[in-house]
Amino acid sequence: MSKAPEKSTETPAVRVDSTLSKGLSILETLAGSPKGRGVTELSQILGLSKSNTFRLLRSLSELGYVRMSENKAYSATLKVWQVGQTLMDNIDLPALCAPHMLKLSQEFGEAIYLAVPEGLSVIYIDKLESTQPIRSFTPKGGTAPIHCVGTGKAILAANYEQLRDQLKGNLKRYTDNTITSMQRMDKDMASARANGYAIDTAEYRDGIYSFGAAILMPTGEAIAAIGVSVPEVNLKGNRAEEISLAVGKQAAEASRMLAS
Amino acid sequence: MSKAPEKSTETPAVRVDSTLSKGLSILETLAGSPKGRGVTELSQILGLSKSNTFRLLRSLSELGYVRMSENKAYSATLKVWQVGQTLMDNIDLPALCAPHMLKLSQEFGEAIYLAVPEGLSVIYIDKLESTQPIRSFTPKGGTAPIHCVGTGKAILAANYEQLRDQLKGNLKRYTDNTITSMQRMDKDMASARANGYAIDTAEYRDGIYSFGAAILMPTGEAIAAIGVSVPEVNLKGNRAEEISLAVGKQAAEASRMLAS
DNA sequence: GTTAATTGTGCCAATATACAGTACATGTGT
DNA sequence: ACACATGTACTGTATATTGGCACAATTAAC
Repeated sequence: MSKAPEKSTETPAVRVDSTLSKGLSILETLAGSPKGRGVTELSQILGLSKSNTFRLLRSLSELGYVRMSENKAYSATLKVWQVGQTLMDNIDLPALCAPHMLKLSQEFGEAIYLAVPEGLSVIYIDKLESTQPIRSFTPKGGTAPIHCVGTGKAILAANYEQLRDQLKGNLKRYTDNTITSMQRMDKDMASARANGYAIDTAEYRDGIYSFGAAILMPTGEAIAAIGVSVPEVNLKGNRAEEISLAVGKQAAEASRMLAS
Repeated sequence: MSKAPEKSTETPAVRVDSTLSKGLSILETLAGSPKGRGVTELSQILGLSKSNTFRLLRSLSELGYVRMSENKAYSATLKVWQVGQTLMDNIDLPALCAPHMLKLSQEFGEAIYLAVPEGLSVIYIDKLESTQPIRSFTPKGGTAPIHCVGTGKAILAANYEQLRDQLKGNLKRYTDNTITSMQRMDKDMASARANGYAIDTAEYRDGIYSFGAAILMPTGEAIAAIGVSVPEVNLKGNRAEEISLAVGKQAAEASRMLAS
């Protein structure tokens, strides 16, 4: 029983440093164990020898990833979380989305935005100018209310559970089309979620439509949105639908990039 | 300053599995590198041989922690983040805080609460009953507005930047003492932050004072708060101050436990 | 356009490293 | 009091990891 009973049938099986692999497994397991786990317990779960497990745990402790509580139970420290956090903080959203935004820009020639949520607003962190003579003018760094622009609504739809409560009573009207009732908003968000994109029918600025789709974490949480802003006069035929679908597709691809 | 090239003179130096250590270093470095890094670059940064670095990167890729972009640059995937996230989700706050809550309970005999933020409210996820004949009655699972109870105010103070905007116009009055102006709230929060605890002077329920202090992540963000709820009649002499300091101390200790 | 310098990647032999097994000490439950 | 299970320490051996070198493919220099 020196080797695995069933030898893997096909894979040329890239050699994976076993210590690293085992150590990470331990970390993963521990991350999912609120009460911590003992050496023996862990060794059984992972199918490792007790001494091996112990050694790995000691190394991880030394490196600060694992701690031993009074009760001799090992549990993961917040260091993994911190690393994950700096990873999140260092995600270069503009770089990640640039190719997808560019594609949209080339396809439609309209202004393309990249927005992140901030409370009940969105902040535009990147923008490609419209090539059309008629321009909309929200500058990079500008903000907009989350409930009435394409990017905002896309984010709102994805994180609706979390945001709905705060939204109540804050549906400020900007144009005749602004959605100001929670009932209508609920329906709008439901369809946005179903479609994978959100539409602002001149709900923020008169005559300006916008289409947005969210960049989603693996958990489903939206961390940003891509949007296309279009003067109403430029929307002939089924242009609106074309743009909506294209935005949805590009955002989905960007999300896939994120998750890898 | 990671490890001295010359053999370390004093430390008995617990043997640390080097592969694991190196692999985690790579992960940490990559997490802080938005654009990704090349093999050679990484090997220089970490002082490893190129082949070693390459092998580790390949292993990490195989394990799903690292990806190689088209441009031959390796970057970390969101897997670390996911692990960190499940870690966060699995933190057993009641267990973590139990000893500290118990200490407070024994010391003062009043009702002790453990609360987590939820939008502009707090939810009480754990509670130790008062031993006094006079009881306050918020049950476990109950909620309270964040701006007028001890636990809530403690959390609010810590996360003020993030929450202040949403708070505007939502400072609902519950008692004569409820703080309803943002100016007063700003000052109150500033002093709460300075003190390390927050005081509710019967701002939610008439005759009920409460004292709260936040459980903080290493980043300074509050994820919960411990609180003591006390009928005004039980506050003689400098009892209020005693309780405040004790709550602050216990919460700080719980935060230290969190961070390890 | 040719050279020169870097890059990522594959290979291999040497040895340092991580491994299993065993032993012991402490603690837990019966 | 016992037996049992747990965390920890030790040690010799074999295996897995390592550094050095070589190669291919880009990229930079000229």
